[in-house]
Amino acid sequence: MGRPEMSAEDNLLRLVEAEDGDENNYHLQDQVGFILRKAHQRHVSIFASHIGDLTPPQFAALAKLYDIGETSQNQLGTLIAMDAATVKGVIDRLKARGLVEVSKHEVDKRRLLVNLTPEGREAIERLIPLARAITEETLAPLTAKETATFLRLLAKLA
Amino acid sequence: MGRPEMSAEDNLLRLVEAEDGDENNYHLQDQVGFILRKAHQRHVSIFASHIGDLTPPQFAALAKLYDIGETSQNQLGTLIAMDAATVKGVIDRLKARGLVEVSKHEVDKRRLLVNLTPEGREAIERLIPLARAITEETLAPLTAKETATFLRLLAKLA
DNA sequence: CTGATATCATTTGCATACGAATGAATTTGA
DNA sequence: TCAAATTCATTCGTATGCAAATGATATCAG
Repeated sequence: MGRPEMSAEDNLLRLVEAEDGDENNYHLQDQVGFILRKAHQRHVSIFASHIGDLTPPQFAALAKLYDIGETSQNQLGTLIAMDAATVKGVIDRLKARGLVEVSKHEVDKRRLLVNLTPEGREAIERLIPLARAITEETLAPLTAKETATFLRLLAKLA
Repeated sequence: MGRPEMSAEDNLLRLVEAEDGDENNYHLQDQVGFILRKAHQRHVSIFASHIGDLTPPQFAALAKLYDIGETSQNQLGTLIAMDAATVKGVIDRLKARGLVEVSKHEVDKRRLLVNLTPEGREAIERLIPLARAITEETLAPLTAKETATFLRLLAKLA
């Protein structure tokens, strides 16, 4: 019995049984984008379980203002990786809660300066220890060595 | 700067602590959550540059349906990591474009079955090669060895 | 000096993403 | 068996996230 070519059944069997190589099948769950999205989801969930009254983007805005002090809304957006439309919404909500205040730039009238209020400063100082715990819990599945490797490689992709 | 002014004592404290790895300063840009968010943003941007008429979640839904065939909306959501409210919106939009069709489960009347249309099947078969290119471009900053390490560690976090 | 360009902020529209509440249908368990 | 619990889907509200268009202001080039 010769085997001049693979039958349709053989092809099906090969696809079903293949465990490595398997270059003809597309597995969503192995794609970096899909896993990245899930890892991000998990982190946001951990964040919410520790800090329920602030979102990660809101926290990022407060933390950066605490770090660098007053800056323009646009510059803040650049520093925390948000486009102009997104950062406006985040600042509007922080402003409504009295955690930041805005003022017009005296010289360049296009700019909107943003800064922490005393309440905002108090909030971020209180939350930073929780943020450390969030980072720790997010990275808990990795050993210390794996964490260092992971952060190094992740930074290369970001 | 965290404070409007800094005393000599504060500066001394900072210098002493700096020798110990600066553990009292919180740097947003070093936090895993922030970098994860940026890496995800970059991936979505790469995705959009290759596949302009479909979002990553929409692609995920089509790819999973192509992989497993007809399933319930809820089960599909579980497989592609979307809650019920989110998956409904995604399926509604794919349905409006004729890429999927829905039907009622004959036995369990709560379930909404979702399946690819011929157009949907054609679309996902056409797009999968592009998705491979997206994955490749996303991982381009890493060597092959780094990619393997990164995906292994990322999967542990997801 | 002035027209072209660039920057900053806002607005609109669309698409995730998720908590919470609701209703319909099914399954469980005493 | 039948009331309680669970599951599936939908809806509502809130919050990113980004593209595109717009208006105000600032900068640049000739």
